[in-house]
Amino acid sequence: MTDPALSPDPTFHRAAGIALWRQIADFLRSELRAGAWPAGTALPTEATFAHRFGVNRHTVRRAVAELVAEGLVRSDQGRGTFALGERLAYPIGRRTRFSEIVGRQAKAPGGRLIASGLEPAGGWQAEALGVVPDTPLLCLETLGVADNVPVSLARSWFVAERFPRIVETYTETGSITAALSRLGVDDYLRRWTRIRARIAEPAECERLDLTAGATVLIAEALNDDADGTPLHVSSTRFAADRIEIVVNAEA
Amino acid sequence: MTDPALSPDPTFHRAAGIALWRQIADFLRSELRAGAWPAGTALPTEATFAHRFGVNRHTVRRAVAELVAEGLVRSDQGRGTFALGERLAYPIGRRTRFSEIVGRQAKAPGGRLIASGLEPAGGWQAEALGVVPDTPLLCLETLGVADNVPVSLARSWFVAERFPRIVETYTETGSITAALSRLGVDDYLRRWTRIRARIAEPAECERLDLTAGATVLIAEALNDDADGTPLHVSSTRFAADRIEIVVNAEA
DNA sequence: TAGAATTTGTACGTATGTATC
DNA sequence: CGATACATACGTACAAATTCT
Repeated sequence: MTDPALSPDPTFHRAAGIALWRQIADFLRSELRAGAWPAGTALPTEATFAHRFGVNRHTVRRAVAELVAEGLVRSDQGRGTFALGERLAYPIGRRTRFSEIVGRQAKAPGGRLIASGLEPAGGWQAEALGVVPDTPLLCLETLGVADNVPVSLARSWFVAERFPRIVETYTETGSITAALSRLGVDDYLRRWTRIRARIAEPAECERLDLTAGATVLIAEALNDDADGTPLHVSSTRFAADRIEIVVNAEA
Repeated sequence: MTDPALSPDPTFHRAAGIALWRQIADFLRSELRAGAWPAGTALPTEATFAHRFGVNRHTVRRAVAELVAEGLVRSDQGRGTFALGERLAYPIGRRTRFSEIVGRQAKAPGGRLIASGLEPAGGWQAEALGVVPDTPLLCLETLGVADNVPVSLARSWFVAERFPRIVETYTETGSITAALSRLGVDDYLRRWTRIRARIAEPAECERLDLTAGATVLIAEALNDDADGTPLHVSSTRFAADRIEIVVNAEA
């Protein structure tokens, strides 16, 4: 029943205007960095911490929520709270393709179609694709998986008139690159990528198997063909505690 | 005293296994997107929402915390909760420089030295700079400001032996580019950038004027000179609700 | 300028729900 | 099925920051 914390249990008081939960979060963060709980191992329970630190369980919960949000730990209802490890690299360049990317670091990368549909181009999609607003677009929502862990949730939009069979072709091939290739597009390049970050919405948490409060990196991108004609736009949400985006200079 | 919500107050019940606070967050998110509260305007108080929705104030707080984390609103103790607006673009390319960047969209960009010191190269800094671990590095911590709003908090590391006077020169010029230029480096290029995201730590919240629970985008980068010799590495934290990173392809 | 009112932040307590072991 | 552990939701009280009087 001894636990692997490196330091003796400290006591916390509301001193110097620092909230108790912050002091506790700071303490746990430094313990995690010092290796008190290696990746994958379980931290003591909330109740245990509450007792050892002499605070209410809610105060511990607030501190743990902070660490979840920082991507250091993950909480699973009914199981416990677990330390997380390093992130996978997701390189972005002119020739970014999901399948080739994660494939070098993880086994069994793959895409799964979650939903698809026809929707009118709105706002930035129309502008990026160079079509008038409300032009019919085919939208594919796909889940990227590496080593059986979901890492990305992407929405891709194509001009329906140009790629009327993109959904069926994606379903058959399981890859945007392969689908486009079969539809006569041998090569495409990424024109630009916009990267944002925010906390995951509930629907994203479910798909990406994230706990509430986790962060998503959002990459919106425009891809065009060799002639510079816009091909498709996409908005990909990554689990920020599993992925980092890498931008390499290309000579 | 009428408020500008577009929809009538809904009532929430713990149905279909969806937590009350999630339903409330979903509702407020859609109202925000529909323009119920334009950027800069105040939302009704927590107590008001609690009364109107027929729930406890803490339940409203949990929902609002979610929106804060998503970068949609910001809460200020003693003042209220305010809707946020669009993000500034921060382009990344071979020739990324802070001063030129924000300058095109916002007035009065500038850098301020917050701290500096000598520290041994550790881990990724040593690897990136191509020096042995524990090589003495000079570290500058700087705050990037646009329109009097802090947008970035950067740490830059230089090999101390090569740039012994980088701190003084930065203090005089207020810019890394200008300081390097005065030290004989006319040009430098960005070799790579790694982008992560997580919730801001307390110290970052204070510097970047963020509320607890806000998200930071973290860009770690290596810059080298025309010969390909590593010049300096940096780790920049951006307020994710004020900035988006843009990666443009360069022909 | 002092103080009251307002509004968000912290911390506690209690009870119950839900998922896992 | 029971025990464990995290999740939700209520209540209460006070602290801290801001704004109004």
